[in-house]
Amino acid sequence: MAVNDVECCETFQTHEELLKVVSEKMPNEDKLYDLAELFKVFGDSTRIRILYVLFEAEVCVCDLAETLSMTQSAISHQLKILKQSKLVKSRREGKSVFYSLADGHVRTIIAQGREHIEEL
Amino acid sequence: MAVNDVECCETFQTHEELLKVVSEKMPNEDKLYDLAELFKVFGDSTRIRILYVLFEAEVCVCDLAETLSMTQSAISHQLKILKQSKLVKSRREGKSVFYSLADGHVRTIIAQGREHIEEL
DNA sequence: ATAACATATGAATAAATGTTCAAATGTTTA
DNA sequence: TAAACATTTGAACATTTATTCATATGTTAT
Repeated sequence: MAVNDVECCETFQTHEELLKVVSEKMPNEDKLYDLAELFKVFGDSTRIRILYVLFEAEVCVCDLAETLSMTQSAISHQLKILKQSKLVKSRREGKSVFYSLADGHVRTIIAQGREHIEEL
Repeated sequence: MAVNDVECCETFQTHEELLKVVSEKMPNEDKLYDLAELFKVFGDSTRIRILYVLFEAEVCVCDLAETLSMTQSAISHQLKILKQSKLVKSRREGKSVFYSLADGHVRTIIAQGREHIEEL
């Protein structure tokens, strides 16, 4: 049994190799945190509904509020989160602010999620 | 101004059309909830780290605990969540329980997430 | 400048979530 | 059967989070 091996589950397996491969491919702590933060953004049905609206059109905050039957404040708070994670972008036009999707990953990620839950 | 149009942002736009298209393409409430629940699972760095280990090998609970330097109870709780959402599957072999990825969506979804955060 | 509209923000509250600890369950070996 | 090992589970605690309410900021028209 090699020096770095660890007793575990009585299997006395060589963990050296696993630990090495995992530590090579595992993103660093900051990146893992960012990744989790990104998926947290998708982990709320209000934000997903907002994204589904933006799949169809560029809309202003009060249109979103009306379409989703929620207060303008609640929508605005969620849009801020979506914007911080670069999933949506905004553009001011007079008194209104129009929001739209920032890039294509949004569609891909949600599509993969749907595929997964529909396969069950 | 058509009957169903709504005053919003003083734009007096035809919301009929948007509402119609959105309601056609928006998943129903249950599916939206499931979708959000799925992404919530990805929204925790401990679970993402578990998935990264499972990218490399089928491992037992105490291997995971050791590799990630966490208690086996914490790992077990998270594995339960991953299993409930069908992202991982398990197999008992003697006293140990081995976990592995359940399907390919896990890799795709995480890959898309990484692409997104690395593009910024 | 003032009023009206659209959006953003901060504080507060209620609900959800991850980890720890202790104890229970399931499996193998003596 | 009893003891040892691997995993699961439930309750408790601290932290995070989504919405609401009130208010502030920014823009346009009078």
